[in-house]
Amino acid sequence: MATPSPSSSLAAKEPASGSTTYCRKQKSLGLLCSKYYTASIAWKFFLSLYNRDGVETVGLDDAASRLGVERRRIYDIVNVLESVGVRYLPFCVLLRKAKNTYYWKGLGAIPTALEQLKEEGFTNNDEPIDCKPGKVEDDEDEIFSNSSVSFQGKTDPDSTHKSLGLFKSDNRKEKSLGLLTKNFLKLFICTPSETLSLEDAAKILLGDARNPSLTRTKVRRLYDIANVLSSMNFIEKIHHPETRKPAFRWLGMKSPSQSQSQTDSKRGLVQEESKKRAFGTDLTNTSFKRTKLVSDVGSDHSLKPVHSLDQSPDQVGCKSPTSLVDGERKEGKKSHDWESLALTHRPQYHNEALRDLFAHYMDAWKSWYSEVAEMDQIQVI
DNA sequence: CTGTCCCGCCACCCT
DNA sequence: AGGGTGGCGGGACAG
Repeated sequence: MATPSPSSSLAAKEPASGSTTYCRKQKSLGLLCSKYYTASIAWKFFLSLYNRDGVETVGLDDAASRLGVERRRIYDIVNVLESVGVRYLPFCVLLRKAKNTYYWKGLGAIPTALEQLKEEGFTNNDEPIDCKPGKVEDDEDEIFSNSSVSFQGKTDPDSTHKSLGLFKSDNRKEKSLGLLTKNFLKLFICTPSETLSLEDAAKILLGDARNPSLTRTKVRRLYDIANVLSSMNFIEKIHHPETRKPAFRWLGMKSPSQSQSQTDSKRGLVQEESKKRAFGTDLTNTSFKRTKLVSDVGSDHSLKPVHSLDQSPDQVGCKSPTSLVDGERKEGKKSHDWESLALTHRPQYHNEALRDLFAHYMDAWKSWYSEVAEMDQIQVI
């Protein structure tokens, strides 16, 4: 498999030196920066590392060390990716091979998997398309309801929960991030509502809209999932024009150029420009309190970007990878000259690790973009 | 105050 | 029994 160069690997996160009790203020700037590369974006580097020709397996320890995140975070990524798709051949993205090891099957199975999920949602029939060879899970045993009542635009969480035949969540296994991902996808695929707030989604998925504590926990998990799905272009963050409440809108497997061409203004939807802890922005916009706290202790200037600490990347014409790619996507430019784009907009990080990181991020996007474009062509045919 | 999500404890599961 | 998995919720931080 393609092996990233050592310099491209993120430094493995280390515990606070000489301290048994956790204290963020004692973290070095370097450690703090690496912290920002955790769960919400780790999957992107995961893709950049593994979504390549010739990659057949994924080792959890290997992934954790290369991404510079804890093993625990890799489980989250794996669980979501494993469920975006069907956990048996050939409709899977990731398939457990053995302890610590997964088969990497690629993103090509996603359209089929979504179709099947849609079918399940409408028929409440979770019988897999093909559950014979390679089947490793028994999801069909976990069907919450076999009611044949199809979704009819209900907004009541309980009835929506039942009508979609969502997987029940009674025991540990059934509360998995994977099943939650599937059910979350179902909500978008099988209901008329194009947008959905995570709180509403949590209530529906819980089937119990009256427990604030459970809902809050479920919302936390949905954030984990939504981060992955939105970055994969399945959904996008928006704000409701009236309530300003955050929500997510389903994009499906649209190509980058298609995803934004829809009439946002007609719908009155306000697309969210993610500013929080986003790759590139958080790293370079070091005006955050967290960073200031640390820089007070003793800043490592080699990690600073060229621009002012109090300026966001965009303010100084230094687009984050996210805003760069999103911007191009919004303009519907399908034929990217990635190399020139990268040269033109590349942030001028002083820190070599950050440059490498950016390069990896661009690679991941190239790969993902071309894959989506290919699938589009296939669908057109 | 709400929204977001980092973080790691620890229960459960599998070998 | 011991290590791998991953549910879970406290709490930090941004807006």
